[in-house]
Amino acid sequence: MKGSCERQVFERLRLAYGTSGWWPAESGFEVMVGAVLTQNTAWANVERAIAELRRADLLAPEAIAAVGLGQLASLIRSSGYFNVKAARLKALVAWIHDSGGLEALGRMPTEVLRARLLEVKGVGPETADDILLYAFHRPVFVIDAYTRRLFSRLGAIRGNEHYEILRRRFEEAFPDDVARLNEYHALIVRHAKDVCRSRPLCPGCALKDLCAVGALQPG
DNA sequence: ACCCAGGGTCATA
DNA sequence: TATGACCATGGG
Repeated sequence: MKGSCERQVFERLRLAYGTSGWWPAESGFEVMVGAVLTQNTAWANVERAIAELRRADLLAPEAIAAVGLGQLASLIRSSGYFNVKAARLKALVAWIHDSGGLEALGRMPTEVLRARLLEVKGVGPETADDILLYAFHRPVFVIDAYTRRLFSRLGAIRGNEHYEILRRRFEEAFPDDVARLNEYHALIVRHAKDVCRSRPLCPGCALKDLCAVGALQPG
């Protein structure tokens, strides 16, 4: 077996799908907004909400800070949990302001920035890592439900490991490699949407032979 | 009608 | 530490 399981799957997906060019956004702040809005929500619903925010010229921290909470909630209605998410966007832009702005945040070391992100109400581990990787271009990996499901099926993990345990595994497979960590998460999401949605061993799956072998060893 | 989607918080045992 | 309730829209 050549290389770690994490590296094998990456190589297989990359050959199958090529480059994805994530995250779909026109600015770092738009990445941050999308990361909050997509929490437990289909991306198509988030796209409409972001389009509404763009139409209202609200894709800037100061603009979100200035708009009314109810107004904000109604604009992001399509993304679901709109009352919760409106409050989370408010908390996010308040945090940006209190931190001295996006430029100041961009100068912080990754571990400091991560710890500060996790203090924001509504920003958990996955949202924080989305923001670190795709808005601030830091070498972290995003563990989502797709990643757990895929690697569980491959036999490489149990699936219920703690977030930080899994994150460390992927980051150690591609240390300080922002480009590959970026592409990897994008590929996993793309693959999940493409074929292996509800069952293993789907025909045409890029990982079919890995599934057929039965299991990949952890590590 | 039911299930799920690019989670997180809070209360409870 | 680890479940459970809650948040809510839209597509399959």
